[in-house]
Amino acid sequence: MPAAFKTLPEPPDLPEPLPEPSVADLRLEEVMGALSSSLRLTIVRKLLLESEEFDHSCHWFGLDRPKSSLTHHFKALREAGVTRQRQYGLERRSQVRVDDLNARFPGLLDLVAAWTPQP
Amino acid sequence: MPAAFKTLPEPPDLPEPLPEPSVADLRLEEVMGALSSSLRLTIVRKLLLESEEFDHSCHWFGLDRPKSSLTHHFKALREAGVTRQRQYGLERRSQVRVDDLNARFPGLLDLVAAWTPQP
DNA sequence: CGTTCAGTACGACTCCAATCGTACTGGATG
DNA sequence: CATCCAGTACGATTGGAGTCGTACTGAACG
Repeated sequence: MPAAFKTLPEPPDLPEPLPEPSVADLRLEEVMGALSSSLRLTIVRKLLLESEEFDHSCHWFGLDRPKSSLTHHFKALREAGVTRQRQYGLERRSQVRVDDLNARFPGLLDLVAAWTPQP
Repeated sequence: MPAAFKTLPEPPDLPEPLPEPSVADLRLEEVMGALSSSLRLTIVRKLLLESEEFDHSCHWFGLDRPKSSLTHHFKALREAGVTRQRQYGLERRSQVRVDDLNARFPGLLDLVAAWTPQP
């Protein structure tokens, strides 16, 4: 049974999510591909383990990369169905699609949470 | 708890495995990357579910690709640590490193076994 | 309404993976 | 030893992903 990662309460009046694959369209190849980089594993793991808000703008992650690179990776995660993104004014915030991923790929997120980056 | 995939009895006098990463060196990024293609998911899934021998030469899989392409993919799986390969005379046979993967990434192989290719 | 700022769009560049044809290797077999 | 055959090695090609600079957009805010 996959661990139930803490999902913080949804604020009301959420902006609509950006385009994303439906649960039925999630494909293991795509998800695996999105998680085959240490940068993206870092992003997803941090969301799983350190979220103190419902969702997080990419600034929160403290990643030392140019903005255009971050756009690229957050988009890759969303298009694979790993994360959901919502636009709040200027900010675009991400959360992990915990329920959807646990439903389709039980145990996958546990692997990400247990992952540790290479020193 | 990961499912215990049936591991057939090891014949005696096995040829030495080809070079492969040790259990401690298995990296989730690499394994995910190796499993981010439907062809390679097909290979690993078939080994998990349909093995009627200890290990299998690439001919057994019935993949309709040129030989040099198959070499490429079997090597990718071995170098990521997903499979182990042994040379039997002319044949090079593959098996999934079930125990190693279950130890380091419990549940991962269940995802592969549950995967079904896109029609 | 002008400024600020998060993030995008676009494009250039680089690099690697995938694909596959052809030639080769080296055990197996007679 | 000659042949056969599984699979490799090598190299060419292609496409896609990663990286990032620069210009742009559009909401927020005074």
